[in-house]
Amino acid sequence: MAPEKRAHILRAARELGYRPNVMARAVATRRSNVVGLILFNETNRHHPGVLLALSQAFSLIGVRVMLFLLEDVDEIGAVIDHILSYQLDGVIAAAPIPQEDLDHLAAAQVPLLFYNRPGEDGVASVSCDHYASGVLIARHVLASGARRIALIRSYAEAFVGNERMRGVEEELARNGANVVAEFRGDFDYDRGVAAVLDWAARGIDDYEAIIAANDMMAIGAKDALVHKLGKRVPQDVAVAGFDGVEASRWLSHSIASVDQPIEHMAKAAVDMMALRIENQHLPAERRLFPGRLQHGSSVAD
Amino acid sequence: MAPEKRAHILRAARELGYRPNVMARAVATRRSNVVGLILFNETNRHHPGVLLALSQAFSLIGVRVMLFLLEDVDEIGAVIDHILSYQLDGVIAAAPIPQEDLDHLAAAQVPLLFYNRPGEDGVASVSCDHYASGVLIARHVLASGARRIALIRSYAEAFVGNERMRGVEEELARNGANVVAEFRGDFDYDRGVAAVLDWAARGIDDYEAIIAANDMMAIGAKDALVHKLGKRVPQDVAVAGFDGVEASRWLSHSIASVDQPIEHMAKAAVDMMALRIENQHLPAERRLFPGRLQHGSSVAD
DNA sequence: CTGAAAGCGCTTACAG
DNA sequence: CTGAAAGCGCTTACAG
Repeated sequence: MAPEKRAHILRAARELGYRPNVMARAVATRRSNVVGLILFNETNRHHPGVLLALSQAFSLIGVRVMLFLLEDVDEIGAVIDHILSYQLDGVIAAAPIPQEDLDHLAAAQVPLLFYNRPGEDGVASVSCDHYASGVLIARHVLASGARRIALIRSYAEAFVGNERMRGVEEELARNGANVVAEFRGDFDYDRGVAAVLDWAARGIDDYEAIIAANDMMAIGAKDALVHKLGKRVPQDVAVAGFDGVEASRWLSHSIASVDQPIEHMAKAAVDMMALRIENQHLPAERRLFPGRLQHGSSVAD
Repeated sequence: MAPEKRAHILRAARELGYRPNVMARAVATRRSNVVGLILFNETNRHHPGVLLALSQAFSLIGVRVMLFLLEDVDEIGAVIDHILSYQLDGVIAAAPIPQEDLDHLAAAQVPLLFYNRPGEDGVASVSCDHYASGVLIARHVLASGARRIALIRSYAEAFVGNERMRGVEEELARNGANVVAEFRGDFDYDRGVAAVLDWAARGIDDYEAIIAANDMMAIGAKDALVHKLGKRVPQDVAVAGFDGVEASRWLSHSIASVDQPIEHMAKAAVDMMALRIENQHLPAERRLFPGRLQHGSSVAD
């Protein structure tokens, strides 16, 4: 049938309520036009923009997103099983995938792309350069004059948090600054508060700046400093975080931070995925995007 | 084949990398085990818990969620088209659906459930009782002694915001309190700030309390009061909002608010949807959940 | 260009 | 209980 004739008929049929069955098309063509997105719930809470940017960018090329929201790492196996069963065209994972499941995906020829997890070997990825962001914020804090630094880390398995803190620590060391206190958090506000209270309880009060693995903990720390210890920020203690979340730009919480270029990253992820769906054998390229320093009154300029 | 034998074989096959093709099953059984979720991006930003609660509750009954994230109302038609094409088992809409599209869904026998939109006629829904929540917060503010009230509304089409404010206004009127200032916001922090600055610019400064259509605007208003006008909250002005967002419980922002019982609502939505997928002809029941008052230092107890 | 057949990977009656 | 056939709604190669 001539293309325009076909289009005309489809349009007419559509008026009458007919829609071609995409599922049937999917089994016929072995192409579902759906990709899976594996995301920790925590990631979505702290970066709601990621889901939006990805789903919009995919939507532009006619691809839908099936969302797999994880509470815990141990759900990943089951999720991969689902993905394999749904014959999705590809998977974007903002979570670690066990080797066994990587093998399953590879065997099923499902292209995989890591988001903010550049470390995994042999798998394509798009990420923010978290190490460089750590260096950036450390330099900014050092420029304000602080030399005695307290760190609020994320938990040990958090790749992004670890990279950020590795960048921070190495830059501090290169400049002869000292880490005088440390605390392990979980990216939540409460743990930022807990860090400051913990140090206070242990008599540690000689830090000139706090660098937290993300903004939420930085804000918690700042709130504890101000509202619990009666300190001034940044005069007594400077505070810095990562992500440039909305609250870090409020009148009440101007936090120095490093922002991720989420839209560019999402665009890159969608482009890469689209290419990989067409051609399974592309090299495992890794695209790294620099973070952007966001000034804030929590660190003196 | 005997069930246990079948299970055994499937397990063995699975080891070798075989997974039954769910899409093929979907076309054969005309049941995809996927429901569509139509959500405004704004809703997800302000209530990330909704997406999580729904996707988890569905996951427990083996149903996956295909997410349709909207930036704008005018995308709904296209989204409904997609949903019809994917032969989804049902749709949960936290957005208004034009009558025409309601008809299309009905013609295709796709069960529909509104989330936080109880008003639509003839369609099942689960919602928080926003009107009652408005009454609740108004009563709380009145109890603190305030009688001259300023309101920060949402935009005119926002159902939830309108219901909240309707409850607020009627309860204020019943108690002889006056609305001395109004501002139309959009649920964002910035508009809360803008409201207070706008009133100040126009010389309006005799309000004793601000009630905003959500917490973000309430926090913005409070920040503007404190950081721009040098007022004290709640001594000079009380501030209240809705949703009980995380930031409303920070040390820096203890905001009186009314919380939605999201987990219960999600559970109810999933139950209702599951029943309606089995039986198309259930009555258009509407389930209403009461909000919960959250105290905060922004309104004196 | 057109139309009928075969095939995608499953399920579901139905005959044996 | 078992196995082969028909069917779900599409696409794709193939004969006319």
